[in-house]
Amino acid sequence: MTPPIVLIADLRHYEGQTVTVRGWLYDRTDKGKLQFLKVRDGSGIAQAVAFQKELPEATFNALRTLPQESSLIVTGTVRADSRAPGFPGGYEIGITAAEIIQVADAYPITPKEHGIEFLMDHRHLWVRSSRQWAILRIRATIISAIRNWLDDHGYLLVDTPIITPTAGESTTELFEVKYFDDVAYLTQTGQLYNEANMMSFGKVYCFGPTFRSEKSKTRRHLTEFWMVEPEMAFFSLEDLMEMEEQFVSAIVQRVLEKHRMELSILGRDTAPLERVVPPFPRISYDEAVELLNKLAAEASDPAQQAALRITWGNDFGAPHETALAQQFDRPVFIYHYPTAVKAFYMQPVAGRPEVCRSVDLLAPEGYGEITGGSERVHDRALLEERIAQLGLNREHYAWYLDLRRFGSVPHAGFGLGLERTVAWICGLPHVREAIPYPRMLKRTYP
RNA sequence: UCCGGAGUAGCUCAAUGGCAGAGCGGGCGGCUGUUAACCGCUAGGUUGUAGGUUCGAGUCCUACCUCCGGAGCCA
Repeated sequence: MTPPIVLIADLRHYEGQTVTVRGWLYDRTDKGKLQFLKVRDGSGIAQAVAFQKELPEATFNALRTLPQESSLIVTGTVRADSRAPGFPGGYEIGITAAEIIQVADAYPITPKEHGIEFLMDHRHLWVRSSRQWAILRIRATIISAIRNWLDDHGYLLVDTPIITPTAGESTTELFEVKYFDDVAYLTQTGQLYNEANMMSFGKVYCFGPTFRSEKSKTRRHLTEFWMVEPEMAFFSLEDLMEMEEQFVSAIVQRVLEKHRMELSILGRDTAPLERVVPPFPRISYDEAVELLNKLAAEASDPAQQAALRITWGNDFGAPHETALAQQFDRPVFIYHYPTAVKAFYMQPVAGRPEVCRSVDLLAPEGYGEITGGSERVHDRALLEERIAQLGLNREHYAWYLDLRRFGSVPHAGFGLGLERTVAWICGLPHVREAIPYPRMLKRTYP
């Protein structure tokens, strides 16, 4: 009888049985007449043990010289052994037969340490490493948690275009593309289209790649990143914060349910993630400025004092966000930012137009802004005034202004940066590991 | 764009202005319970590029290139 082909993740269900596993050689320890092979198959990593006297000489010798990442099919008996390494581990395969598919060339990524440039140049191979494997599995779960939560709560996925005629927000950070005899731009947000779609479906979201040609070189920036943007009719800023905290908590809790193993591979302390449940603290921009200046006054280091001190009206920098987030044990909302530092479509606060109905959500542990959103201006005259004030080309926004002519309603929405969320939940030092093939200022390869 | 740092073997790094080295990886050999195994042998170099100083430069000087970290900007 042909043994069943099984996944390493399911090995524990086959104790005592003979099974076949198909995959790649992750690592090998040669002990002479005994060899330990770590085999990975996409679902996990398991140890397979080869004894010289239990195998044909040709098979044993072939395994003995097999390089890392060679592809192979092994058949053997599953046994429980607490010494067996791997993910999930605890079970190993006593090899009775093996077939080598391809003998790999010398594999560049060894079990020792490597520099980031080397790893990024070999990203197409690096994705096989257990740490990257864990991150990308969690990323996939975060994506499905985002979609499932929105789908289950009455939001309709409505795709927005990637090639756009004009800027969504600012003009400096657009990637220009040749569009026949004209120019067009890669999208930096689906929001304006979301506002049109929201008028048809009530609650909508778009979820796709966005592009920013910012010359940013920090651990929080990519030039191509994924963003989910919900937009809701008849939503106030308070409705928005309530929705966001439910949404973000659900994503984090879903990862905790499904990925204890991956989080442990990453060495992620899960205690801060366990605390991500509603309600999240809410502080106004005014309060945040006051808090930062108080922290600056209390700081002993002069450099720290300078980094934290802030004048009302300025936007927060990375050190400000980190310091603010450190004051709380879960994500914190900062609302009512100065109108001048935010986009033209954000609704001014009634009776206090110098601040607007905007809200950012700062992740804990120094991961910074993971969402940014607002109530939108729904009055046509005010929107026209804002467009004129900022010197934007009114013609480009004709269709957007139409939305204020035909049944305009108060509404709100936000964008959540996928890679920053993945980096935060996984505890990564840099967003470049949070996406399979990062696009950055200095990298488009591979 | 600005500030700082680094470019030496396939990788990670040493080397006082005086013979360019180690560990890992590769190759050969040994080892029946390894967890980044261990032991022996072995091959492997235009020291980022171009100039300069010097009897002599990986090391000092100038320019450039590349990457990394941070800032600004942002999700």
